[in-house]
Amino acid sequence: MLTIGGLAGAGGVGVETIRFYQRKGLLRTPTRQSGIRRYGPEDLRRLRFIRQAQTAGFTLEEIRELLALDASDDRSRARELAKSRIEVLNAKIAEMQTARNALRRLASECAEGTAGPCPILASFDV
Amino acid sequence: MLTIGGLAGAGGVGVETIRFYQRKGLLRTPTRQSGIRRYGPEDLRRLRFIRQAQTAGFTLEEIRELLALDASDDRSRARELAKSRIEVLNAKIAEMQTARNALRRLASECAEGTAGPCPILASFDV
DNA sequence: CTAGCATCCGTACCATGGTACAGAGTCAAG
DNA sequence: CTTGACTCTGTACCATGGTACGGATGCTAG
Repeated sequence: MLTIGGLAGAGGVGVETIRFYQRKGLLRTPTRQSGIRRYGPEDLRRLRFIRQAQTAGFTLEEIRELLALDASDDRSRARELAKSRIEVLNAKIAEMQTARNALRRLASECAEGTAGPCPILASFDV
Repeated sequence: MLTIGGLAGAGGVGVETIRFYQRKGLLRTPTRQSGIRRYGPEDLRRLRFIRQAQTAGFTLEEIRELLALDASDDRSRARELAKSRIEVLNAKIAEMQTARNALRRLASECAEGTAGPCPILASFDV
């Protein structure tokens, strides 16, 4: 049985992060044994689940639902969540690629010509 | 000469956004003519500059520097800023592509097999 | 000249994902 | 049995990019 500090250490997060996840309903808040709360392997599993899902780009709100699905094993809903997340990621990737390509073009134009105003700055001058 | 409401309307933002940009030092706060501040074409040009630069993914902090460069026409610094922004965008794009590809694989695995736990959820179960 | 907007100014609030801290209680080692 | 580290609780604060609101003042049309 772990204390909150042990759980945080095992999960690679800070103590305050555990408390934050508890406030958000992502982790349970165990009842106290004489003043100090104790955490078990299931809590650590959930904590690691959260960190893994975060690296896949899920928000904490989505992760909260994923954790519920994990308990109910609702595969079709899990696929739905994954698909909508993929759509969001696709849109963001496309947006960032557009911005990057525009900047690349402007940077090379700026490097080439020396006459007139800087094209990077000029491009913002509507 | 525009009032703050006119400037906001011409720039396609809310009045509060103008005041926010003033607080951040992105727009000047003109002196008052008898109680009410008046804005000219240069203010509108700066406001539009900000909105354009935002669509290229610059933060307001970076835009503040870009506006200063715009005044001094420092091309090499502008190129530097553009390059560092491109690097950041590249890193974020790569990260999101990794997340998306992992999710895609998991979603298709989940759709195929019906036995055992959902691979999407299982993937988070370290 | 007065009603009814707009503006001014300071401040508080929103989401997101945490981080920090004060003051009190608890626990284990020396 | 005291010291020091850790925990508990509530609340405030951080960045980012705004949004909202209250009370005072200004401006303009009827």
